[in-house]
Amino acid sequence: MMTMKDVAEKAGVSISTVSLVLNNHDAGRVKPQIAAKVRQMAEELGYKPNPMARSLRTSRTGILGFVSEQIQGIPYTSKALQGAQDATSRYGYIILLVDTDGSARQVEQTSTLQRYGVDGFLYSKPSSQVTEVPEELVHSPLVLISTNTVDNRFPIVEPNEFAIGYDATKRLIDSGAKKIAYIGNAKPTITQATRLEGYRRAFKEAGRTFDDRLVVNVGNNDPALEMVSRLFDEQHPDAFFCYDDSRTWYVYECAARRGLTIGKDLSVIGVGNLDFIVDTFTPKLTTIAIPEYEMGYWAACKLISLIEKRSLGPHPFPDELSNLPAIDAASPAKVHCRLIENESVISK
Amino acid sequence: MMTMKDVAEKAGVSISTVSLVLNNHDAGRVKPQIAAKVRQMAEELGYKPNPMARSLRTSRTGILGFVSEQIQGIPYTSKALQGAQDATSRYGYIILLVDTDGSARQVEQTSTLQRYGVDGFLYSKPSSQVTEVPEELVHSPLVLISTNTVDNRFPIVEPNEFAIGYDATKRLIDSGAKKIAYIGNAKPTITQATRLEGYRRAFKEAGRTFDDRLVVNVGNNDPALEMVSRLFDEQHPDAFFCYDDSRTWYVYECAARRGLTIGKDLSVIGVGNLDFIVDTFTPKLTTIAIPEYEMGYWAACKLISLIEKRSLGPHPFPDELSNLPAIDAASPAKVHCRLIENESVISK
DNA sequence: CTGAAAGCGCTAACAT
DNA sequence: ATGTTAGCGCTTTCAG
Repeated sequence: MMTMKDVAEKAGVSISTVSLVLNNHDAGRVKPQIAAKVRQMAEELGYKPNPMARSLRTSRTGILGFVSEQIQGIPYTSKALQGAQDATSRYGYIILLVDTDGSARQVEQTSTLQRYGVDGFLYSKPSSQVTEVPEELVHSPLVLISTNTVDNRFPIVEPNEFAIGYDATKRLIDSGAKKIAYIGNAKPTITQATRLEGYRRAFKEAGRTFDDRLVVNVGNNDPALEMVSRLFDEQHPDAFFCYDDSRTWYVYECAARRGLTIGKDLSVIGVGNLDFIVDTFTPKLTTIAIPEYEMGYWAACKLISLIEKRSLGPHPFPDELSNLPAIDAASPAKVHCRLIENESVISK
Repeated sequence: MMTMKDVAEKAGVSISTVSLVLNNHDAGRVKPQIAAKVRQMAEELGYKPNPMARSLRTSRTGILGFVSEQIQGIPYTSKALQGAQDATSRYGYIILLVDTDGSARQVEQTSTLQRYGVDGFLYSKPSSQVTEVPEELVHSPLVLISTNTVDNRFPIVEPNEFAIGYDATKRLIDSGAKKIAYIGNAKPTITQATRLEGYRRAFKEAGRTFDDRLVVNVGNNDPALEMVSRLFDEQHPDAFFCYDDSRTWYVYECAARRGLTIGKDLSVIGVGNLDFIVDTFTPKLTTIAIPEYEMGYWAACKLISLIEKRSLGPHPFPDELSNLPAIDAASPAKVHCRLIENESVISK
């Protein structure tokens, strides 16, 4: 590994000059020719700064801590992590990972991150429950991913559940469906309530009346399949909006048993990834995936803008994400996630 | 953050003494009482070493680089990452993440990791293809996860596909199934071949003759559902072993259309996570998940043992994993992954 | 047995 | 405009 010393010797200047130049602090301080030479030498030698040494002086590391609390075994956060990773590497940061089970070890692990001098935290918890932000995190810049918190102290990137419900329903309406059922979650989560709101709004805007016989909320221990079966037989819906992969599955199963073909006899839009997991789906099912990747990406951008105390500009996203809003704007409905700014109050 | 200086002052000794003691180099060098006092003070002050500063001297960081190449959007590695993370934090290491698309940026990102002074790499690529190990990685301790490589220079932790095929088939045989079909992959991957071997071996050991009419290999673009349908109607199998979630789905669909109930009329064991995704499965489906978590955990243990040049002992696993083999032993069939030692040849 | 001192690679205030 | 210098927190050799 080349050091500044090597560059300095090769360029025939002192280490401090090199430092000045390579950190772009040379404006009006170092003679342009010298600066150019230094830069060239650095390039030639393939010099890369040693982040450890740098952080020892500056206490800025270019490291972001990604803390995720996983529900046992469910790799919920993985796509958000990937998004965060992409954004992060784009801006020259890197991610230190802590995956915790929320136990006492979390504190320990988080403080480990702190010792490594992370510049800020991303905190992700796959829960629709309202939770508290771990105390250890609130002393650094922090952006939450998809976590409902009791206080509104930190920016949050979260799914736009209303938009999901609205969008799915509207698409079914636009496709010509007459009787659109909603297979929801019996547990009264915020997600459930908000999606249903979106569903109702789409109905309302289309001039249709809401019919609660078309809404079946099933739990995880209910005889769910039977409940959906009954809906089929009593209401004969021609379209379904499903809360998640499980619910989509029930509809699928019921349809198959009745010789009905999805995409022909029935339209189904489910939240989840079932069509992805079962990648050669015949017939066609439409799913709306929670935009985890985008949330991770966005959250990381927000965190970096917080750390560097500057706006990242209107287009911090790679091409595929270009339909995402600018980092500081409200999210349009067509993207199913949004940023809640919450002024970040860092208690030191 | 407390520093050694603080501890030294508080204990009334010099910094070097503190260093000696806290690194356990005090045997016969520091008076036991003094050592005790130092330790106590460190404890009281909550002193934690600064890894950055330490690595500046020792060039050991306690950081492991996790490099994963993702197929676009498939968060395949996430569980392996979680396993690695668990093992890693157990031994006081921490994971720096690089998630790459295999492009030119990979080199850049990997060298970023190198600058952060990672002690070693975990490399994971979700592919049954034979690939080369990225050149940038071979200069550090390296353990591969689930990656078939052209050369055998590095230790690999990989799924034991034979055991999966054998185990699934044997379980179906033991459950009393008469006609066990295999829905495989038309693409002739190593995975496919090895699983089929396991299937055949189980047949052989049970004294049954292999009947290739019961094997249907479907591709991703085939009229897969039709092919499985035909198998149903021509052979009337009473059990299925399925290559992955897609194939399991086909069986499920065909069964539903015929009014057959899995778990009653049919036994199905599929490789994958379908029963997990559709978490309230009715009726019961059995899946064998690729032990990604375990592979990650194991690989990290192996890597650490490589870095520290010591055996981690026979029980490096948490309780839930205690049925996994010792880090240096061959894997028994009951765990569906194995370690291939491959002497690690680090070219400096 | 303990402390002083050098130095890892880098930054930045201070001299020149 | 450039160089000198003093550390950041830690390890380790070498004197005492």
